[in-house]
Amino acid sequence: MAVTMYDVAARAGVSIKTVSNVVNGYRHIRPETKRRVEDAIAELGYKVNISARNLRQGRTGMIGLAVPEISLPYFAELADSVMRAAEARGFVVLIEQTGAQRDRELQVLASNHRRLTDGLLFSPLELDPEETHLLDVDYPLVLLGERMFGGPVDHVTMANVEASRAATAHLIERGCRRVAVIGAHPGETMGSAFLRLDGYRAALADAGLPYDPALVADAGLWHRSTGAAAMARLLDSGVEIDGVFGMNDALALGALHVLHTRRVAVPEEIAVVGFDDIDDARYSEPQLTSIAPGREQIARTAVDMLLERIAGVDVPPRRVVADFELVERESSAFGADVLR
Amino acid sequence: MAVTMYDVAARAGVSIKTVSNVVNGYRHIRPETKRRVEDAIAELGYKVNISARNLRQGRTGMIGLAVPEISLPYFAELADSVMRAAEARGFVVLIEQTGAQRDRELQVLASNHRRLTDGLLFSPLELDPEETHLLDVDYPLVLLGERMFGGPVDHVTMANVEASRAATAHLIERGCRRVAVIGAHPGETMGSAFLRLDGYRAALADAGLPYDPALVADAGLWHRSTGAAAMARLLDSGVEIDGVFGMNDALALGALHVLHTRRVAVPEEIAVVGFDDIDDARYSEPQLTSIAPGREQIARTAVDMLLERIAGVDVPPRRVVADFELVERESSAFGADVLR
DNA sequence: GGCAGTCGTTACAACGATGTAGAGTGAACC
DNA sequence: GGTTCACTCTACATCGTTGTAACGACTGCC
Repeated sequence: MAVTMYDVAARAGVSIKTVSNVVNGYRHIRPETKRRVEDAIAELGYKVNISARNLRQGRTGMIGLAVPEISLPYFAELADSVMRAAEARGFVVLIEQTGAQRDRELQVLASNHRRLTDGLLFSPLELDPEETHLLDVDYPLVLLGERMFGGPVDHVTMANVEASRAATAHLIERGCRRVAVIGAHPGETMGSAFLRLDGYRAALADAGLPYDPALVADAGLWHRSTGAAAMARLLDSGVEIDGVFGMNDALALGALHVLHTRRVAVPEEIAVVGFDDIDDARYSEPQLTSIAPGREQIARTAVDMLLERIAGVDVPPRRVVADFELVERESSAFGADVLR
Repeated sequence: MAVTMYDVAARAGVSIKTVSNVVNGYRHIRPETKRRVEDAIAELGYKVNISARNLRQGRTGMIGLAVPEISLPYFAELADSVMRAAEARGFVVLIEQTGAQRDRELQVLASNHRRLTDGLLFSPLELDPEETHLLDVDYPLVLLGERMFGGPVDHVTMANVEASRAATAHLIERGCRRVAVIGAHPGETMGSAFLRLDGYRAALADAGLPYDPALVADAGLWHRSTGAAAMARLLDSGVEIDGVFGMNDALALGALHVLHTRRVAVPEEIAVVGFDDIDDARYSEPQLTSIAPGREQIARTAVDMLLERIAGVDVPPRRVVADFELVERESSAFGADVLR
């Protein structure tokens, strides 16, 4: 059937180990021998059997990336960054979706695919922050995102609290006094929702503004639709609002949609800030001010950490917080410079 | 190091082949034996070594999916659908990005990863329609998208011409007489851009309307930004326009953005229709009328075809055209029902 | 000229699973 | 009562590669 090293070796008149050596770039080979082997490889169209190599080496050259949903823009862009970073280091990425379902997250951790990958980048949404024992696995693991940061594993995270604080402070500096926030997960004491709410409250406190629960809108899934629904609820409640902090861009874009529909001027009547700086933020109407959470840096750092673990580096669990940046656009601009 | 079948066999007091039989659900095993093996597996935490199984069986249980860019919404949603379809059939998907670069597309076809997957779903953008010989590969291959449909392989495609015709006809029915189209690739004689332009022209002809090249806007990459730029060019050109057909939703959404900025009423002054029905189409302002191209059906069909090829089905190349649907929303509605 | 060290190559075992062939039971059949 | 058959299990070879050990040839050095 398929061409193997034996075929190449026979054709080139050398041993299979020499073929292997050529394929793997072993130094000490006579140029003449190398040429003969390479010719034979080309003539026969030989390709290394990766399964055999994997078995022999005990590695697969693949890493897993488990995210809630690949079609959520943030995770699509994260996956993109991770794939590029991994590829640059000679690794392939196997993407898995958890659908933000607890049982699927558990499955991902224990699945057979773990024997197929050398390690896992895992962005959990539903696992309980206290279940850190679940993360005590026998393969290299690096966490992404905000949950369970007390766990026994490496963790790459964004500066949720600080960035939310900066986003909220930005609105306050622009003159907002009644800043609503969309995306809260009531009852949680960890995770992005909790942390971003924390940053929001900190900014209010910094400015000496009161915290008003009526300005906090829940949203389980962080989609445009839930953001739109939350914004509608806020408006219908009659509470006074002059600024909105969306815990992610999808929520904020959903909110923008409702504000537009209801003929509320943005940013004049209500200014809006999002979080994630997805590509769409540049193309909304008005363009959305957002927090760029350092996605490239997160991807690179996480891949590097994972590959270090795979290589056997044995140091205590590390935690990296990526740099963020507030990207100011129209949705929070004030005055004559609002529209070009 | 890792637990192998030998360890399990020793513990259960059976041969490794019996362990293998239990793991693989072989029928003729005494319940007592089966229990002992399963207990041993549980106690030792044994997991099958997939690399070894792959080597022995000559299959990997993985299929490749090569798309231009995972962060383009259409492809993110397609990847989602493909992963679900594959998973339901016991396969894992390995995603690769070509970045819509010709050399990367060639690479994907010849890459070592092909020995890692049992087959490939390939959505080419840049390969020349005449280079069908490039697709004469020695592994199962199913094409997605519109290019190279004369090739020697299975192909799953959307009804580009018919759907574009329907989209354009929809605008004409709504009263448009000067329908612009955004996304053309001048010089091409195949591919989505060519086909969708074809459908556009067919609809004009059906309605007895003239084809005016001044209404055709080129856009290499189908992004929001290029759609916005093309719309701006159309408006600046001074040509009369009362309808816009965006060859995909990103282009149409970019166009909407510009129309909004320029204070052009949609749909009253210019009606807009997109193509792909991505999630965002529901959340734009106004909501975007679009063509739903049958993504789920495409994913399911393509995966099924590929798995058939992998299983060895030997029939002539097949071509499947998915069903489409026009989803009417605000951007092409007329009259009092425009806004809720 | 002898010794050490490098170079180029080879033979062989090993990675961990599964396919094949067949051995040993016991039940069913004529 | 012997033959057949189904059942249960085992021994062994095998998938295609790479790591290890080792061998002969050559170089450089004293």
